[in-house]
Amino acid sequence: MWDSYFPFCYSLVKNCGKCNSAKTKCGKHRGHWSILSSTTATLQYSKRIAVMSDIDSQEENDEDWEDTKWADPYDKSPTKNKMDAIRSVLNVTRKDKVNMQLTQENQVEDNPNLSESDSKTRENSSLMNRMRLNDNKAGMDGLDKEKINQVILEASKGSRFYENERKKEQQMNKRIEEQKIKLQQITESQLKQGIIEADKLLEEFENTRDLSKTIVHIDMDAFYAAVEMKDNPALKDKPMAVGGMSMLSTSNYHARKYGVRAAMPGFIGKKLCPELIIVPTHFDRYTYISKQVREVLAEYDPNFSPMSLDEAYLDMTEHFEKRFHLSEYERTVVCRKTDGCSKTLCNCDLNLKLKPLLLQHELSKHNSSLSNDTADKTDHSEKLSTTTCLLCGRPYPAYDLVTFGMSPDDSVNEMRAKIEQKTGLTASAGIAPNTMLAKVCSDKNKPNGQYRILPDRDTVMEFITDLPTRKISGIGKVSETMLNALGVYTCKDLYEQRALLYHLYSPISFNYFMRICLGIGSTFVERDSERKSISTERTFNEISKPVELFAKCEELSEALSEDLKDEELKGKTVSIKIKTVEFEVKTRAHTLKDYTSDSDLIYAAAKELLRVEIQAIAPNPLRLRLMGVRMSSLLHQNLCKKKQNTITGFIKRMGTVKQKQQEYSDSAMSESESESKNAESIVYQEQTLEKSHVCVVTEQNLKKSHVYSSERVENVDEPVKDESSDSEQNDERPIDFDISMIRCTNEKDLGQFKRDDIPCKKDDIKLQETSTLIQGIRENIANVKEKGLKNGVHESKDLSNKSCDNQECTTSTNTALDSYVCPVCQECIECKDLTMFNQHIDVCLNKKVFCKQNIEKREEVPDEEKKYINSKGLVVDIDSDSENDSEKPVLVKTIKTGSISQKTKGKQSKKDKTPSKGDSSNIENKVDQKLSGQVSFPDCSDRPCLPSEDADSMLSVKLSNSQSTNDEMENLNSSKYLICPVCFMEQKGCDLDIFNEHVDTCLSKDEISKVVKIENSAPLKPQKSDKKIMSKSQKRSLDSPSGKQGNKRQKTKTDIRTIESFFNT
DNA sequence: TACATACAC
DNA sequence: TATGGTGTATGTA
Ligand SMILES: Nc1ccn([C@H]2C[C@H](O)[C@@H](COP(=O)(O)OP(=O)(O)OP(=O)(O)O)O2)c(=O)n1
Ligand SMILES: [Mg+2]
Ligand SMILES: [Mg+2]
Repeated sequence: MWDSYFPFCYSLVKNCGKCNSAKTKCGKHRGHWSILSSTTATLQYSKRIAVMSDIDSQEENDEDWEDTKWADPYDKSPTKNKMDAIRSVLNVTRKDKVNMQLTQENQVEDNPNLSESDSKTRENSSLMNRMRLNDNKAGMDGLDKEKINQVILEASKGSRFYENERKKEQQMNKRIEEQKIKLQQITESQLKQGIIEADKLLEEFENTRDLSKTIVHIDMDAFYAAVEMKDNPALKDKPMAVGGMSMLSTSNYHARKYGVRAAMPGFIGKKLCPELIIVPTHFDRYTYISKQVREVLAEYDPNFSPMSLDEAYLDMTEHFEKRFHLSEYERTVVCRKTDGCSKTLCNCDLNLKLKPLLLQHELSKHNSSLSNDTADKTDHSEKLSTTTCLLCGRPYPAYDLVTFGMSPDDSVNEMRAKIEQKTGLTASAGIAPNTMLAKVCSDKNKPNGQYRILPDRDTVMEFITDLPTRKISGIGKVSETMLNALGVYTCKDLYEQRALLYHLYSPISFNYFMRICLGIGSTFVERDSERKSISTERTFNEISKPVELFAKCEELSEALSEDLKDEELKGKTVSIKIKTVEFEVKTRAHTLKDYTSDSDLIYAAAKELLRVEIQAIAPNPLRLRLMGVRMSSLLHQNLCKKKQNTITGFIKRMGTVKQKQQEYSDSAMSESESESKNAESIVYQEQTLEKSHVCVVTEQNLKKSHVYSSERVENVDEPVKDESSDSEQNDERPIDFDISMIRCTNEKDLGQFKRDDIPCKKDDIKLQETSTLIQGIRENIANVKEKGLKNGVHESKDLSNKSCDNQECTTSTNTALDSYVCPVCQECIECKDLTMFNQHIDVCLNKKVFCKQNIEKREEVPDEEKKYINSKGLVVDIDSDSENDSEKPVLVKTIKTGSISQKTKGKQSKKDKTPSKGDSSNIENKVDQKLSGQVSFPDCSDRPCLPSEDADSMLSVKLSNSQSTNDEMENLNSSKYLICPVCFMEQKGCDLDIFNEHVDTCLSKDEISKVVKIENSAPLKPQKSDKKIMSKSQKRSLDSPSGKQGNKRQKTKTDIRTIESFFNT
């Protein structure tokens, strides 16, 4: 039959192409690239199709096929028979496309002079593929690519960089050739088997498809560039980029029209666009703005997962459920009528400063009218100015009140509006049932747009079908090219060529592709796992003298050592990276006997590695343009310590945890900066609980009380960058603030918060006449009055705080009042004297006590509501907070943290640049929403979990979520208890000694059992409810090609080491 | 464990 | 004149 199609074809290969093993698929070499002779490529591809046809015609005899054939996911009609399904694979157009491509590539190979070109050679410039403009970026459609590539070519031709790129291009071409050979060697029966295996896997994926989550990916538009434009509005209408003449970090959308983009050298950008303005980076600014953005994100998903300074994933499923209960007030955003900063008007965050006042204003009017006290009413209005900012003293700008609806689109629009109001920058978002799709969506309507894929299988499939594979995160230029060589351009093609992919790629990659073509991705947003390596590298003008090379090496080793110490890490494997002036990169590694962070030891290892390299090419000099030093096989010392201590660490962590809850749930706390967290968390150790809140407040207040000045913009909320020494200038200064300051003991102290010195205008609140906001506010007030602080209101953060404040203060406003800004809730409070103001502060502080209310109380609520309450029960992963864990005394740690801004330039600079992993705002609460707020395990749906590891790393504390319970916490002190982080049993009373003893006992048990398990090499255990059945060893299902299995395995390893060292030390 | 490669931002 | 820095994952040996 085969011969009847292609009588001239080679006989089918029956053995493994790699090792010639008799097996058609030797296992070891599955997924290996092998060489395909170009002259047979076209033929071979036709053969593959013939093979498919062969299957087609053989179907009657193929029982296996009959049994395992899974309905074509791209088949709209479920009753369509399998023959049609197979025919759909034989896409004629695609076949032609492939043949064409292979033909062209043959020509390329046949003609060495064309070796740097590919199939598009004759239409495009002769610039090699890997150097062509990468227009897979928003804002780069409709460009004259040909012209741009010509410019790139002319700017690059002949350079060392260019020559090295050519070398790499050739290597890639070789890989493609190898792939073709492998393709040729695939036999008829292998293909059949491939389809069967693929369909099995696809069916499993399909069965576990989860459309129940709403995942949002949010990404700032032209982030660095946008920050620079905000800081210097003169750049706004000009093409600009951030970086230098050597390299650009990003460009604004204006510049993208010229082809100027991230990762392009500045001098090429200039050639593409002579008017291009290139501004240097200000990482401290990006970090600062990033934190502001994250504060908004946390309102929607406190457990969001930042991927870099400018983007994050959120699971908004829960928010959408809660949103139904939100009042109009809570769904309203105060939006400036004009964008940009003003010299004369208030630039504060109106939603933080003004919006609560609007409500309070309404509330006080309501109070007054109820009491028929018109005098009071007038008086009150005077104090509650909604025209002048109490913080900066400037008039508020004109604003609109925009109320958002209930739908996911509305919510995300609201979130983006809040970001824009808070930062002055726009973001784009994707809304989809999983992270993979959400990521694609966020790019679709960029900039300043959003796109949603409804959680419906057909919608998902329709979206994915014609989507170019390159759009999927994880498929880059090389993968795209390799897939193109197989005729795979779109996600649908991944399905159609699944039999080939099965044979040509590793199980991991194949699995990844199959998930993509089904539109399936991860439905979990996970916190970052522990870092696995840390490094520092630098590009410099050529160095070739050994002395200088060693000096550079020592410098880098010292810097790395500093970084390791800063993060309380030690490591065992030292690697160096060198890049020659020819751009050739090498890495060399050496594993030490012991973990270290010692600069001398690191240098000794690095130096030796370098020495060998120098010697290897002697007598020629080793001419380098870059050197780097890396440490891996890390030991996380803080984790280790955590196990050694018990109660102090525990209490401390609870403090940290609680603080984070506050930070993310209390909008009034939202301006705190993550650098401060370390200091905060440590202070808890030796403070009473109340005092630890004072500490939080203090730091918070410090941020607020800073008045930064700028020549370019005026905004009291934000630090201003220091042009001269960006990296040394740190935003976070207020570390050494005196805690006692928060307690206002006299008028002088109070001056910081007291705001009656600011002239308050008469009541002329600027609510839009037609706005329904007033009604919303009134409804809320009614709720407060009638139902106490219960239904409908209790989910409101701002409102509930407000309600509390009012109870404390505004109900006794008959006498002359002064306005103060509460350092805890950040609200403007009217009090007749300091005692009252202090009372208010006390109440606010008490709201944040970390002991939770009795759980029984909650379980009385009806099921419907219980679900909601359960979802609010917060499970905190102490492990994730471990970076704050330290044995050091408070003072030491505080000073250490506080000295960050004085650290070496290199160090600070790196910290700024480190996007996500080193960012302390990543160290957030781990909330598992699936487990009714009890014990949380990490997302193991895709990954096996060691039971012992769970118990080890998931010391969890059950706490109330302050977001949901601020107002329920009024009487907290009456019934509090502690929950053992090990056994999770309630321990009545708050006697820390008793509790300490209990935890000690539990910890001992835990450690012993862990050791036993490790020694037994406990098998990996899949997560209970969400386990996925996968064929072969393909237990991966996250969005990256990898899933996280490797990650997990690593983590287990790390933990074992940690435990070992626990016993060693 | 060592090294190279791909990828993201 | 001039093509970055940090980190992760994977495949292979
Ligand atoms: N190769 C790169 C890519 C990005 N970045 C930095 C600068 C970007 O501003 C920031 C965010 O990256 P994005 O990919 O999100 O790009 P932008 O935000 O600049 O543009 P947009 O998201 O609008 O496409 O990361 C970088 O330094 N180097
Ligand atoms: Mg972006
Ligand atoms: Mg981004």
